[in-house]
Amino acid sequence: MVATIYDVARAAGVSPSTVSRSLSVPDLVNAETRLRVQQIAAELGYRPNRAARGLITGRTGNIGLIVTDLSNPFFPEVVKGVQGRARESDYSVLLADTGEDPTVEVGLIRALCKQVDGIVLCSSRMSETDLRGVTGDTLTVLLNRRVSKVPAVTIDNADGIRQAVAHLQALGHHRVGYVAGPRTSWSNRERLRGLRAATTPAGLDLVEVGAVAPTFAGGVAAADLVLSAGVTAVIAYNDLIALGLLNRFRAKNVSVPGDISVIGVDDIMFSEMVSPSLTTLAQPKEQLGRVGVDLLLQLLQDADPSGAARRTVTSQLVIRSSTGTAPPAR
Amino acid sequence: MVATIYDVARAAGVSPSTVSRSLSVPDLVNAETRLRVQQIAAELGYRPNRAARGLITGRTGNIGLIVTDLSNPFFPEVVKGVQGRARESDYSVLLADTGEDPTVEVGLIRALCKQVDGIVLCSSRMSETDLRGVTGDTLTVLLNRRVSKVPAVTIDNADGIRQAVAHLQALGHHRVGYVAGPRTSWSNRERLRGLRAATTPAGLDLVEVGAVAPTFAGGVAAADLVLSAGVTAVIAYNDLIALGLLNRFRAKNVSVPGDISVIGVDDIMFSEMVSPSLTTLAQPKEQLGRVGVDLLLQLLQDADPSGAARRTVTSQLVIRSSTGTAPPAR
DNA sequence: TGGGAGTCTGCAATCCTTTGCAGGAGGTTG
DNA sequence: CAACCTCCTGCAAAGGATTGCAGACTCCCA
Repeated sequence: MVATIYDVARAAGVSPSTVSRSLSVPDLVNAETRLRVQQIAAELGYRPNRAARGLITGRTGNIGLIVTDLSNPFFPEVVKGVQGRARESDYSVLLADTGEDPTVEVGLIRALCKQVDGIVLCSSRMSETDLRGVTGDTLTVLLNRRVSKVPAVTIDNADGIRQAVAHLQALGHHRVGYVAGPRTSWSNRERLRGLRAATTPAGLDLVEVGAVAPTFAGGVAAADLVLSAGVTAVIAYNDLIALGLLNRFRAKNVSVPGDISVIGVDDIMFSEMVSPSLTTLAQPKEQLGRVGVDLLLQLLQDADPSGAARRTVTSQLVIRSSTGTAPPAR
Repeated sequence: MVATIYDVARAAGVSPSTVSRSLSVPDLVNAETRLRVQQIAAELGYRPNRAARGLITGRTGNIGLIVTDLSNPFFPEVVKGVQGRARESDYSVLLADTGEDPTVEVGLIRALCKQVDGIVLCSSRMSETDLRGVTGDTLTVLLNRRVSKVPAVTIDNADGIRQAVAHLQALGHHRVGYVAGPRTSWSNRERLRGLRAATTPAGLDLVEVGAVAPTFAGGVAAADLVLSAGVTAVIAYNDLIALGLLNRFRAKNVSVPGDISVIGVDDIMFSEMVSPSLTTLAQPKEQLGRVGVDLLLQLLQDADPSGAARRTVTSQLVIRSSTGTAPPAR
């Protein structure tokens, strides 16, 4: 059997309380005693039983992480960030994947919330009502989404989009397309908003191309729509879609960036592996996860932060080979 | 406060024991009583406290999942499988990523083992000694690795490699290269072994190209070595490396498959997105995860299975555009 | 010398479930 | 009618850690 606090107590000739205190509130016990206890605990390989501790403290030492789709290379990076930061503070991460389905998302949260101290919810696709329901129950930090009164860390979409549009404008483009992602995605709405804010004053035309799945196949499907929209540049909701566009353009012998420039969002690993390599708005994926946990842990300490806490991280345009000067008007 | 078993008991006019039994061993209680209890429990939104239950049963309801590197698209798929199967049986998944470092792997396992009922260890890079140390402590299922006396699910590498070699042979190749992955990888050793077993009797020459990191950069780095090895076809440890090769070949104007054929292993999403699309040995990634959990759960039931349990899943060659007939000898 | 402050330590209750054991009710059998 | 069995339910004891409270001891000062 594994060593308990009683075993350590017996071996050290003290009471269990003293052992407990030596390990979790060291200041309260005499230095000499504490040292002896700690050493014996180490010798016996004592590790506190989390269940027992959790029973009394009400803390589990776990945080829940819910992502929409692990197959999208964006999310594993966020997971890494979350996981790394959590471990630094001795928290464990319970991971769940919703497969882009808001219904399972609700179910997963319900299932998870009893076993965690808080939840990090990444790119949630839930309705605001549902969201508010669960955030009332359990301390939740939103990633890539903003809802009033709920703690969140978001990426400065407006600023990123501005960089992208400025780049295109500098290259002489006048009419740019936007391939929209899921309507339920907050980021999608924000990017669209940023796009309008950036194009209108600059006198650029903006053409929105119907919502598609945020996947490679979605991009392939959107490619022909983009071509028929008569744009010289296109910004995709994410890199996966952009990669789909690139693939289909090549198949149709549409030159990139000769005939059309393409910009993605995320900067997933593969964006620099394809050819032409993809110009993209790099999102600080791992940082997003880290900051999310940071915020969560902080909120876990200060009982109530008197209102929602907010963090913002910034993205940066990475210019590669999929963007170039606008083709001369025919 | 959240409802406990006592609240339900009081509301239903029975003892806590009856409530507990109504929910977890329904057969032991009168149908009528059971129904009433269950209904009231539902009304009160009662959810058993896992910590309390775990304290007495010794079970946590969690399983630990340790992967080497989430950034490699192979692993998220495995994670999905594990996660999906676990949830079906009402288990949660604690995820950790080692970053290909055996040292942190040991640490993570130590940290995790107290909080889980069992561990799924995917593509472990630990030494056999270390491995044996941890598997003694905690029920562990290995994925992509085999060590005597330890439950494991593996992919039939020999068979897969045979398919790949047969394909190359049919295309007229006589001298094939193998870009090796991490020396600490069991899969790497197995693939090399399978390669020797498949090439020798067929009279093919096999050239091993030094071990590289199982990443895109690793592949880029290996490309020139491959070219200088004078082979007409190359099999890479995994798709990431193969993609690296492809990238570097293109940069050097080496035609694929005109000058050299390339085969990867894994069939990650991007293998069909590049051009030429990659011929690859498709691994049943998600299934690997599912079967791993299956096995773990089963072992968790039957106290001791009187020896190590084994499962094998099979891979299949997917032929795309990166392989073709061997170039005529010069 | 007495009293107060300060420092440690131990007792015992508590967190919430599960489960072995025993007992009550009702029915069956010899 | 007694003995016994079955079926269901409740009592009470874990399980391992944390923590409020109180006691013991030392030390200092008046």
